[in-house]
Amino acid sequence: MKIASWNVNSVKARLPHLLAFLQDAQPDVLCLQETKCPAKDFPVLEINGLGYRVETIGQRAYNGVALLAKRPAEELLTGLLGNGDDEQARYIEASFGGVRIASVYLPNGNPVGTDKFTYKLAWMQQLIDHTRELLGREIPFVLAGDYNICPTDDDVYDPVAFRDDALCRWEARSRFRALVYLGLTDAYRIFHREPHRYTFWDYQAGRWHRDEGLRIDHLLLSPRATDRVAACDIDKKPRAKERSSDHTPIWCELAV
DNA sequence: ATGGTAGCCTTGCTA
Repeated sequence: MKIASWNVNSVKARLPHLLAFLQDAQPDVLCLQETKCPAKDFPVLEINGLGYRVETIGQRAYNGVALLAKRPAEELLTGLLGNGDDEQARYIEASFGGVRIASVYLPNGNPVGTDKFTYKLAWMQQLIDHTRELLGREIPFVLAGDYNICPTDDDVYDPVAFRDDALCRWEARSRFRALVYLGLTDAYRIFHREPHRYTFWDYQAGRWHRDEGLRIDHLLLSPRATDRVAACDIDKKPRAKERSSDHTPIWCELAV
């Protein structure tokens, strides 16, 4: 079972690239973030045409998450509060053939020292609380998405410049570790130990061409998913295209 | 050298 995650930075602007990725990579489930699109406006027909169903929550201009899958979603959950009442569209979760999969869009949190950073930390605490409940079910699950966290300095092209950025601040890293230390595994780091491997490159200042990026998109696996993971990698091809997202997909393969 | 780009459908905000 192949599970991929991609912050597309507008599903409408990225539709051709999204359709190409589905056709080329053939994930069983694709988790999207930053769709920037209300559910009623989501380009469902084009995606259905490739054999994928869509579950999504969205809002105009900002945020938005989706699950695209070849099989029907079961036991759909929208929002971390469990009733779809979150003020921002950042979390959607469902089961696919016995594996529970979430698309996570964690708040960016910049600038530090504002209510945006406070909101990020509070949101992370909600994710920790929810993950504790999921772990109690003892099922395989994958929390996939844009965490807006560089876990260590190895995940940043310029750790000094980013030391006080919300993506690297110790308060955010500390809560990310608290999440992982509940018993999750960073799938990418099972298979790749080398530093300076990225999933995001800023549009500005030639960051992509200089390979100056950040590793902020992560697949966090439950113990029973970790037992089954056979591969994980970052697919840099979509980021190299014209009019690309500033993020590129990350994927993993779970043995069925 | 305190810049630069992209998306939204704004007159700036978010990233």
